[in-house]
Amino acid sequence: MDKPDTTPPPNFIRYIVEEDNRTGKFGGRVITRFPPEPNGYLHIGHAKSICLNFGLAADFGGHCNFRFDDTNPSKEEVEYVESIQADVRWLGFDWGERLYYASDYFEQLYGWAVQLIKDGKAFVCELSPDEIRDYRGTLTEPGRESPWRNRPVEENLDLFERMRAGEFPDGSLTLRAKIDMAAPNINLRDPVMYRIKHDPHHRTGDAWCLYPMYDWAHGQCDSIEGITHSLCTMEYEDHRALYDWYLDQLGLYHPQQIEFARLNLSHTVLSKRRLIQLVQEERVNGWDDPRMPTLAGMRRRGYPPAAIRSFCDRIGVGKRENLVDMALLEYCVREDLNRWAPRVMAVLRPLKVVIENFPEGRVEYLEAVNNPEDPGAGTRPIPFTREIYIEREDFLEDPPKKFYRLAPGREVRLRYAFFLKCHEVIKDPATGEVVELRGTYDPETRGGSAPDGRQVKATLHWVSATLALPAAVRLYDRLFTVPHPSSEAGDFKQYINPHSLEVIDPAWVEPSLAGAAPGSHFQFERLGYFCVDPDSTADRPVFNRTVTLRDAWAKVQQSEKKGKGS
RNA sequence: UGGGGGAUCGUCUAGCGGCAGGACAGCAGACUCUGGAUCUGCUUACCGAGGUUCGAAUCCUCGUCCCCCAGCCA
Repeated sequence: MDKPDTTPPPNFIRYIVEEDNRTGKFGGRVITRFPPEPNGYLHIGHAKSICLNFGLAADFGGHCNFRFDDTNPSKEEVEYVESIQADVRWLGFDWGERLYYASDYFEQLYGWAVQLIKDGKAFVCELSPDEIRDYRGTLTEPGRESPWRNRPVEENLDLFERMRAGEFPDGSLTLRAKIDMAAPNINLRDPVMYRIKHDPHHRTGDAWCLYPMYDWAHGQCDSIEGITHSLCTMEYEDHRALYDWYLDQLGLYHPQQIEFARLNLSHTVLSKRRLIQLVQEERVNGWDDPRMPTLAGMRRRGYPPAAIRSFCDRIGVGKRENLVDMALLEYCVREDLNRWAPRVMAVLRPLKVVIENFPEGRVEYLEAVNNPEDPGAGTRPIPFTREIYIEREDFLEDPPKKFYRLAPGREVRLRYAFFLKCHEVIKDPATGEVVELRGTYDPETRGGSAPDGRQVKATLHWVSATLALPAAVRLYDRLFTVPHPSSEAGDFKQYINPHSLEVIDPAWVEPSLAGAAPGSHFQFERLGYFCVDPDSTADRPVFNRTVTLRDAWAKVQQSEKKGKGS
C-alpha cells in the first residue's frame, strides 16, 4: 500500500542485482545470507549488513539465509549463537527454516579437501606458524615454497586422515592449498585450509580436531546454499580471488561476491576486539550496557528496532570509508518514538513549590493527553496537590534575557494544570541555595488557559510532591568524547566519556508509571525518551534515558557561551 | 611505492555524457499548553592537472591523498 515510502534509496548493489535479473545471470533468483561468527554480540554495524541482506532479498522476492560461520571453536560459544539470533529477530527479520551452520558442512568440506589433495592441489605442511610466516614473504617480496609442498599424494592423503584421527598435536601440521608462493596477492601464497585444534566445538562436540579456515569454508558454504549475491565488507575483496580459485578447482557453482564499506559510527567503536575490551575491563556493565553500540545495548537503552532499520536505510551503502554521525541515529530514534511513545511527567532534579492558595490535603485530578501525535492514545488523570516539584533548572532567580521559564514575580503554566506565579524564594541561609518556592495558582486557569486571554511564555512539567513515585533514572550520554576514538592517537579507552552515565535516585515520576513493564517506552515531557530497565523492582522502577529531546534552550545557552568566549 | 580498493556539501548518500539532488547537522523564521513535534526559508560539495566532446562528477591520461592485505582469526 505504502510501497513508495518503503522502497529504500538506490545503491550500487541494487543496480548489480537488477542488472543480473535483466541478463538472467541467476535465473532471476536473489538469495543472500547473513553469516555472523558466534564470537561476540551483534552491533549496529551488523545491523547494516542484516538490513542489507534481508532487505535486498525481500525486495527482489528472494530470501536470506542465516548462517553461523562457526569454524573456530576456540572463540565461539553458544551464548553468542543464542544472543545473535535473538538480536536479529528483535531487529525484525525472519529467516524461517533457513538456519545453517558452517559446521553442518564440515564433512563435505573435508571431502573436497581430499579431492584437492588427490588432484595434487593441496598438501600437508609441517612448517610451524613462525616458519609459515617466514616463508610467506612480504608485501613486496615473493614467498618461498614449503619444503613439504611436493609430498606424494598418497602421503598427503595418509597424513590428512591421521590429522583428522587426532594423531597430531595442535599446530603441528596444516593442510595447505598449492597455489603460488609468488602471487602478488598474499592470500594466494599457499593458504592454510585446515589447522589442528583439539578443542570441543559448540555444535560438533569432539567429532573433529581438524577445523577449516574461514577462507576455505566460506565460498563453498555459499555455493552449497546456492547463494546468488554474497555481500561482504571491503576487506574481503582480496580474498575473492582465493574463493574463486577453490570453487574453480572443485568445479562448483560461483555465487557473486560484492563488497561494501563497513559502518563506522561517531563517538563509539564498532570493532569486536574493542567492544570485548570494554566488557572485559568493565568499562561498561556488559554487552547490553545501554552505552554499548550492540543491538542488545541499544535495545536496553530503548532504541526501537524500527529506528535502527530506518537508520540503516538512511546511511546507504557504498564502498568508501565513512563515519556516520551519531546524530543521525538519534534523529531516527526520536522520529520513531515521537510517533508512539506515551508522554508522562517526571522531575529529575526537584525543586519544591508550595502553592499557598491551594488547600492543604486536597487532590485535584487533571486530564493529560497521552500523545499529542496520536489522538487515539487517549488521556489520563494526573493528581495536583498543594506541594509540587518542578525541575530545578526551570527556575532562575535572576533570569537572563532569553530565559522565559519561572522567576520571581513571573507567571508560567504548569502542563495540563494551572498558571503558577512565584512570590517568594526560600534559600538555605548557610549556602544560599534555593530550597523552596512559594507561589499561588490561578483556579480560573484550570486546564491551562486563562479566561481573560492572558498568555504565558513557558509551560513547565511537574509532579505532585506528595503523590509522585520515586524512581531511579540513568542518564546516558555518548561513550566517547571524540568522534572517532579508534583513529585517535594512543589507546582508544583514554577517550571514554567520564560522564557517559549519571544516576539520579530518587527522581520523581507521576503515579501512572507504577508497575510500568520493563522495556516499555515513555517520553518524559520536555526531558527526553526513557525506557524501563529490567533492573526495575516493584517499589523502585529504573528508567534509562534513551535520548534527549531536541533542546532549543540548550542551543541558546551554548551560543551565548560561545559569544562571550570569543 | 607488490596487490586490491576508494575520493561529490561539515557528515552520509544520489548521479551512469545534458540544470549537482536528498537526508542529518548548522543557521533564520512561523506555529505551538513540551524551548518537543510540525512547517518555511537559507548557507555549504564534484581531490588536482590536462585531454575527448557542442556539453564531463560521469569517458581518457597523468598525478595527489586515504583505506585494506604479510593469523594455523573471521
